[in-house]
Amino acid sequence: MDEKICPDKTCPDIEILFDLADLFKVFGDSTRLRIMVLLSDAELSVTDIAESLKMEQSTISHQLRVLRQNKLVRVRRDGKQMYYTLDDDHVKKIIEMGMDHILE
Amino acid sequence: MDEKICPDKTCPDIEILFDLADLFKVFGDSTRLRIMVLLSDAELSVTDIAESLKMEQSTISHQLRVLRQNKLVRVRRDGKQMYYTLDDDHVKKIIEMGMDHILE
DNA sequence: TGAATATATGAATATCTGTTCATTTATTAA
DNA sequence: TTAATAAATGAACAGATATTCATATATTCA
Repeated sequence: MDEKICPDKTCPDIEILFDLADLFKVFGDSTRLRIMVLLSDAELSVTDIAESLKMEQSTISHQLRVLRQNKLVRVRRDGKQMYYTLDDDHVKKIIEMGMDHILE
Repeated sequence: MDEKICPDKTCPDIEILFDLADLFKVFGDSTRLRIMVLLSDAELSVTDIAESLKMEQSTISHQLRVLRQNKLVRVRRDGKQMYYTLDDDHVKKIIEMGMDHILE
């Protein structure tokens, strides 16, 4: 796997680029982005997030599944609740990079 | 504009997050991503890109418009040809960050 | 000017995606 | 076990989006 990476880190390998597009797709939805930002400084339950964003529990749950599948969040069960957190620091950094571009 | 940025740079301001989602949406398509990677180390014409990716000129042109509108590429006319380059280093960095996440 | 080439654009379409509603699964506490 | 609460899931629908085809615009050169 390591030998596929180009020296300049912008490897044009087509399969990786498909995966990369899939990753960015996850960041390309405001609901998911808002969830990630919320989780960037707090561990929250599904209900917490839904109330905070004033959206349906089902919507949040569906989107958390997407985030989970892409390893962007981690879950921990505590009784009836599931507590979510960001998975790693890449997430924050990707968001910061995007923010930098937008704010010129 | 500057006062909207949070100290930790993951500002939860909802309007900015919509813009941010729009930006990531642009990265979330493999064709656009492949174009950006191609342009990361060369200035290329529309035809160059279309041939390199083995896709229709029209497809590339449509996607270049999206990249232009989001200030991710710059254009220069030379005779009948339009030569495209990446607009700034943020683009490369965003791609690198995503790559880092994928490659764990 | 007219032909040839490069790029851009508009309409149409097929596919994808986010949300909602209804329901199910899982856990706790009575 | 049963009722109550939290979260996940599936189907359906509406809206968004990438590609294609056909055409228009722009530039060069004869």
